[in-house]
Amino acid sequence: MKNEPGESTIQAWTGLLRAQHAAQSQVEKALKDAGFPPLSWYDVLLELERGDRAGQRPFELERRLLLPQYGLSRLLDRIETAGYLERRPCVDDARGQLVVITRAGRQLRKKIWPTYAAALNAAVAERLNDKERRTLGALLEKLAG
Amino acid sequence: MKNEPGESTIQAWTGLLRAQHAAQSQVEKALKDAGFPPLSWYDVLLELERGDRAGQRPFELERRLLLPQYGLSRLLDRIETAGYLERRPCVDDARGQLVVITRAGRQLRKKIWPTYAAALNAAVAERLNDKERRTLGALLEKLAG
DNA sequence: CCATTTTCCATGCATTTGCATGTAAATATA
DNA sequence: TATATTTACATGCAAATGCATGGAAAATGG
Repeated sequence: MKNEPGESTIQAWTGLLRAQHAAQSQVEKALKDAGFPPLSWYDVLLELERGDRAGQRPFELERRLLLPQYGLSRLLDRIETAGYLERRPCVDDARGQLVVITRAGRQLRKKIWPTYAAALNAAVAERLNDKERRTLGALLEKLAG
Repeated sequence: MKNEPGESTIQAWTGLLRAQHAAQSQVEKALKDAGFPPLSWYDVLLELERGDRAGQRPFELERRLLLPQYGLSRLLDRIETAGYLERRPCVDDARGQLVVITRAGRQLRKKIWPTYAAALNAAVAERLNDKERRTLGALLEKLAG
């Protein structure tokens, strides 16, 4: 059971950490500089707009957004306090709740998007061509699997 | 200046976030389950072993490890308190200090490696073949650049 | 030299995260 | 149907992080 990781493994691993750090911090900085909340808020709001039905359950969001249960609970607290979502009692399941985006929430998400989009282009699209991006996306998806 | 990010950009971006999250949390979990400190401790210790015997300056570590200044300062506090490094006054520059790994620090790093290595293999090498890993590494490096 | 600016590192304070646990409702089991 | 288990979510408390600032030494430049 020795099996030292090879050079290519190390290279992929360090590249992953470095690239993620570079890209994410660029995007977060762009948002902050524009006076917007962190990316996680955007993710939540977008996800809430997607489900588009009566709202979504926290445990669903938890899985989609890859957040720990307590992390999501408090993230929702903050976004709710800021007025961008509402928590409503859940009819079918009295333990649970339905999280619904508010009008202000939709507006905020919409307002953030141009900044986010520009940052994404700067961080990704300007560094890799389309073919490279597709290759990268496919490989990363295998990793994330 | 519209320029919506294309599908491939989004794919690469979300893949990056998801893959990094998956890989890193696997590795961190492996370390924690084995009773070891977080990955950042390993990074610091390894970096300290790399440099010449005299030790390294915090501002150098800061750049290599991609940590904010205050983050590193406190990380060093914790590792020092645990006995794995020492901070010595710096002769050439009285503002600064030399961070030196201790004997216990070297031992710890060595002890961690097998766990880290195995986790790395599980997270990366078992999911991508060598060619894929190299391609991925190269693309990520362009992103991180 | 002296004054100003920059570099190096630490730290108080607020926010966020992690961990463990609590509560209540649903579900499974006997 | 009474009891045990699991699921959904919240929260107290400790640790880590982010932000702003502080102090002290070096570098800059009159």
